[in-house]
Amino acid sequence: MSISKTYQPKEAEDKWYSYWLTHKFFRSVPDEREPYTIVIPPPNVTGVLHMGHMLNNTIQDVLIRRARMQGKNACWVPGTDHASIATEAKVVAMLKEQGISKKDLTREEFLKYAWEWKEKYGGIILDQLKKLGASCDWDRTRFTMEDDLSEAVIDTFIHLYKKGWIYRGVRMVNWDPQGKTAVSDEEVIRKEVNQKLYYIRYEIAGDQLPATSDENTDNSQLVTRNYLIIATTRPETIMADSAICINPNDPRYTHLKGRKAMIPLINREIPIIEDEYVEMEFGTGCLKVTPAHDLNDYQLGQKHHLEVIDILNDDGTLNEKAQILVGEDRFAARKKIAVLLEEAGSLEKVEDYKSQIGFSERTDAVIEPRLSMQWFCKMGEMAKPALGYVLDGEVKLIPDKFVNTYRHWMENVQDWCISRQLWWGQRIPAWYNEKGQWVVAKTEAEAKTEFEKAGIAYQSISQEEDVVDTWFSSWLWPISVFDGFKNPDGADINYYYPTNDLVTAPEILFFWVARMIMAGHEFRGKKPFTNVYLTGIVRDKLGRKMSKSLGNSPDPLGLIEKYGADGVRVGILLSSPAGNDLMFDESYCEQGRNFANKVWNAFRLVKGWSVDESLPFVNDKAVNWFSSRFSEALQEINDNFGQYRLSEALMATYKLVWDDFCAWYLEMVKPGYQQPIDQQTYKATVSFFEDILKLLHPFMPFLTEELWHDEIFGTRAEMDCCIVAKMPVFVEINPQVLQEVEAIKQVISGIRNIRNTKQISPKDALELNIRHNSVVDYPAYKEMICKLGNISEVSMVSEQVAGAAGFMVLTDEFYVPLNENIDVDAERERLQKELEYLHGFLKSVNAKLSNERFVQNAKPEIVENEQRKRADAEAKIKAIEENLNVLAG
RNA sequence: GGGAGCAUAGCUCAGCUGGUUCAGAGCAUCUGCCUUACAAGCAGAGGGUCACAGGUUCGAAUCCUGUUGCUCCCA
Repeated sequence: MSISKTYQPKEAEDKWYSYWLTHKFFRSVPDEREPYTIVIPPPNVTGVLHMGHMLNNTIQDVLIRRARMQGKNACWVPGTDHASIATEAKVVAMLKEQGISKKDLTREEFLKYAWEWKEKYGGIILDQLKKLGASCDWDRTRFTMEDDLSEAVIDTFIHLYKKGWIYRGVRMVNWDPQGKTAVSDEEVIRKEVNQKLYYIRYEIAGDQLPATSDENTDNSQLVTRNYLIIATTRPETIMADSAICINPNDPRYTHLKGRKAMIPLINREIPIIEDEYVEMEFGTGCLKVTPAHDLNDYQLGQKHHLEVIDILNDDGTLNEKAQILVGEDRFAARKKIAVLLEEAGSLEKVEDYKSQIGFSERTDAVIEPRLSMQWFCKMGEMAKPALGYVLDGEVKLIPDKFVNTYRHWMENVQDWCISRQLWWGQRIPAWYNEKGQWVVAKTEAEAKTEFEKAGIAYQSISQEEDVVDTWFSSWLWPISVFDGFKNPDGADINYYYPTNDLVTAPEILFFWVARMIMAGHEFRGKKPFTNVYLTGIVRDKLGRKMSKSLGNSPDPLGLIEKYGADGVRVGILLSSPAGNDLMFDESYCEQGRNFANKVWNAFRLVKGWSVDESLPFVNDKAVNWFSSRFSEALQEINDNFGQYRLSEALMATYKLVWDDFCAWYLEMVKPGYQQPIDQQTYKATVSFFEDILKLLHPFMPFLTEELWHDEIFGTRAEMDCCIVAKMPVFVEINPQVLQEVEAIKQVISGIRNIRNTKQISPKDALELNIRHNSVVDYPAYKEMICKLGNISEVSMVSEQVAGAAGFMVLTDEFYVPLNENIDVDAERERLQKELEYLHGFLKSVNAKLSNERFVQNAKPEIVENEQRKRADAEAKIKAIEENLNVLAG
């Protein structure tokens, strides 16, 4: 292997990814091993890799690689979803560029273009995942609109319809006038927007009101005799008004009760109704009621049996029912009607106003509440068991704070509007006769039979034009990717289902995760997965969500290019506790790259060693220590993984490698320049290194695989790869050696600190005197201390040493005699300070111990601990006082 | 308006059922070092009334109440 001074990721990444692929290491087929399964949250076929995907898929890859190395049959199923609205929009845009309008195409022609588009661009995001190192079983790649999965969707629809859980009805839906389709509540993004509040005069119809002397003179502006004023953000909808509503308790408007008002410009008469729903404080206290174009107004309209006047077309332009401004877009109409009202003298004033507006997640168009005939799926029955799985802990949400949110949603769940007015998607299996009567059936032939069974006459029948919501495919994903519908007792579904972990974003907890649990229960009688790991949102370091429009999202492939896939993986994981948003900054990737380089260089060091078999084994202490330390860290890492604390597992690994292995262990055993090393140390070190590569592999697959195949580990068989190496297992740790080396490390730090403060070069050897009171066997570590501290001579003493720089570790005293005279005053001051601190410390400990209630109430081990603290502090005080005496002497 | 959550070092975060593994980690900062594995580095150091105010307790970052500020979800 060529050993460059720094790690060069590019070559290793391409080389090993294709090696893994050709040797089928990602492939999983059912066998006798324990399965470990993850289904990918299928990215949208129109998508390109963004930072959220990077985070999400890095986590999945870490989990799946670790499971694989634990000997499980690890299966990560990749795929994409067909994203009906987004894809259809893309295809429409592409056709437009070619001068083709969707209107001029038949459904079949359009779908042909759509499939072509999918074949061409739909795989991009999956290829990008490969760059990240994702070890998906690519042979299992699925797509939500492929034949088998589509059939499952249709069968599901029919199944639920037969159960009475799917119905058709008029509802106020979220209409996307750009996509020309209904979207679900979950696909509406609310944003605060600056708007205008228009104050509009409506004449009161009929006789002039009696001229009374006003009791409410302060309100006289509003309670003018022959008109009332409403405040609205949507003046273009006044033509759709059905009523004016006032609060019956509003003293300002008692005179309006039972009267009628005239809509300005079109002079249509509408009733003035009363309802406590109207907030007296808001606007003028008079509310225009527009049932066709506002959800609340719709409900109010139902209550008061008001007329529904729909003045909008499906593209958001005004229709003939508006009478004026017909054909204008709703926003253009808003501007124009303001002018018309002004001219007519009906516009009282205009104010700035902020409010929440819904936008389509897919097209970013302003959502229009609209009444239409849609298909709905009842949620009540399915929500109950789905809630149970989570409350019982059978499905775990990580972090568990999401359980509350989940419960709240499931207890207040609304029926699911599943129809979409699109072509790209699974067409709803409903059939109509020429009278608009309908049946649900899989095929035309079956539909005819259904009609006949129902005794409904038909001449010709036609299928419903709408398709189902994409999520109506995705909720089946954990079952359908294993062909659980086509082959309910198949080997795959029986082996892999329920899956183990699902990694996804909290934003889709309800409309995807919850519904998968519903589907899992309904169709398999089992949960779809055990753990749901909810990642945070990737934000920039200013805390803003990463978005295309802000341009604050780094290009993930550019990052991989710059820092290496391993560096980026480490970078993104370092700061991503589950469920917390992560403030991403490139510097994390830099840290990741630096870490990769550290491992690389540690390897260069070991690789450069030559072995001399005649040398004695002198590093037994170091080897024993690291062996124990490794096991100790392993335990911690396993524990972190067990709790899905991936960033902490990574940090523990990072510190084990960088601090314990590189900074301490390698320095302990490293021979002098161009000196050989003894055989035993070498073997132990190479073996440690191999264990470290295994531990690192899930986080840094490429670097570790690259090093794994170096000749220092001996010759490897073709299939002997780090990706399938067995994870190290815990071995007995030796607490004594761990404790002693901890003390030795402090001694060495003490020596280095003296060098630093006294400006002594690391090259100048020093002497060390130890006056020892603790149980640490310092003489046994003489070699180690000399090597790491550049100490020429260690001697044990029984008295304080005058004229030396000193420090304490535990209760032991260390003296470094210096040639130059030490600054007695400074030294005394330092000791005085420490003494002061210790006295204060002792005082607080004594206060506790002399408190009867403490001794009585506290647990015995805590009291013991306090007693030990007292003994330690007393010993230290004694030593420092002796030292001060020596200084004085 | 309803619900949930957060506030600890300059930044990002750990601190489980109150008690030296209680004030921690990584990064950043500062001071020395090009010490032949690594300057993408080495050695050392300095940073915090644990948002604020009360309370419970022998003892509170940790439990309770209130205040302030922020975030998210739902309407």
